[in-house]
Amino acid sequence: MTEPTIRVVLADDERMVRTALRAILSAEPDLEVVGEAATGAEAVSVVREAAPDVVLMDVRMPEVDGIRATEQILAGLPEPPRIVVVTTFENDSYVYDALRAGAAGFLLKRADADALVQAVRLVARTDSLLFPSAVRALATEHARVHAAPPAWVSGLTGRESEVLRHMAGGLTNAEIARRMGVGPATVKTHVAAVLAKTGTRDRTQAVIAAYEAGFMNVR
Amino acid sequence: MTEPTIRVVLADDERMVRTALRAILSAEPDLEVVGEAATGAEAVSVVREAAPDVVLMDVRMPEVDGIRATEQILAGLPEPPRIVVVTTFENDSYVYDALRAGAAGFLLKRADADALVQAVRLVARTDSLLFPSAVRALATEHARVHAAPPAWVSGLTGRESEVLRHMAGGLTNAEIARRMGVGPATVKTHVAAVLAKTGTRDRTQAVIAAYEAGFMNVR
DNA sequence: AGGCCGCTCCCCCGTGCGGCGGAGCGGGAT
DNA sequence: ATCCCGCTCCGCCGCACGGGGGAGCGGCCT
Repeated sequence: MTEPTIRVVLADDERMVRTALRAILSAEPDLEVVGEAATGAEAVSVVREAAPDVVLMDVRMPEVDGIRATEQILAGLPEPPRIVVVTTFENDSYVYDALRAGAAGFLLKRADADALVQAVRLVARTDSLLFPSAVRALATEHARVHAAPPAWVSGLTGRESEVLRHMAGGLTNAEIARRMGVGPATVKTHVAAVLAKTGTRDRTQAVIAAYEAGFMNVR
Repeated sequence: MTEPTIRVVLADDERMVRTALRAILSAEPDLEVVGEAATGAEAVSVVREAAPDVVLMDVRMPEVDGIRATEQILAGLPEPPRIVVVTTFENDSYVYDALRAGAAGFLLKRADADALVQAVRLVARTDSLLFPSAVRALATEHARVHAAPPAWVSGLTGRESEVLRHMAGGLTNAEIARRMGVGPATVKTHVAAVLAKTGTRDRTQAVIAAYEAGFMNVR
């Protein structure tokens, strides 16, 4: 099984990291590091020239971060390389952004040399371990569901949030009053405040806003 | 770099597939097929005895399908193997179920031998290419968002669905009437029908029901 | 020919809701 | 000591809403 050489570009703002990665990958006869970049912008141009098969892309980089660089590379080239995004921590929210941007894989820096090499080989040859398409669909959806909450969310007082939650539970003002142990007039006041702060005109629109804002997904 | 042998179990109801997989994997010195199973139930017991590092699990199998077998294996063993779910088609909805069940990877049957071998090696050594945790979170969320729609959805007439959609857009009856080019009385009739069919008492609850049912995610 | 159903529209009635303005109270900040 | 703010309530008003009726029309099925 004679394989063609896999051409790799490294994008990381730390020279030491690049050196380490180069050392690891160069030890493999079938892998060749054909370029390095220290910024996202640099990565885009280096990739354009070197036409690699795989890019190891750090998320945190000056000028243009790894996510945007990934987007630009995938958008700008007819046959873009497979991009593996590299980061330090697992619970990084960049994960989702990276996948949505079209990254083929996601690698931890604490991964050992062996895993790294095999990940590169794998993404270079196939897209069938965890379809990017499927993962991207999931990530897109995640973004839709967990969209950035509007400003009004933080503007609500404790009581107002409580009332809004009950409104979104389908309760009438009287029911909310009973549940909260206050008078109906008080609830009306809170409702009015919620409508004002959410910029809505009636409880239905307020509930819609709550859902759209992901207000109901919290906690 | 002397590696310990990677122990693999094959679970597929077609003998030919198992044979083919065995042939491919056995050609690699660092891989060893230590068991085969033709059903999901068999897979669970074989895995329990053979204690493999990796399981290649077909989704469609008699008795217990690959998804449930995956769940049972992961739930029942203190140090479960990494499970790669194998299927034929990409747009298979099993993808999400498999990931939610805790599969470490997802492989297409049309993947070539090389990709297969490397996928096995990769999942055996690391979990850092596309964290299962991240992917599982996404899959779980996907399931939550795309939950099975209630029966009433199919019971709504075309006009009623239209009205509900407008209700969930925050419109009043009069506005809906204008947008639909009908009289307000007609809208009221449709609204009444929607409330009856959704089992809700006012438009707010109906809108909530629409959101909860994923009615707003369709198209 | 008759029946069912979806769509259209009508009237009446009670009420939950939202807008408006006002008020008292306690706590934290300045 | 003063002010602001969150929470608690009050009355009044107009209206959109929802419930309960009924009715005509066209299409589909039998």
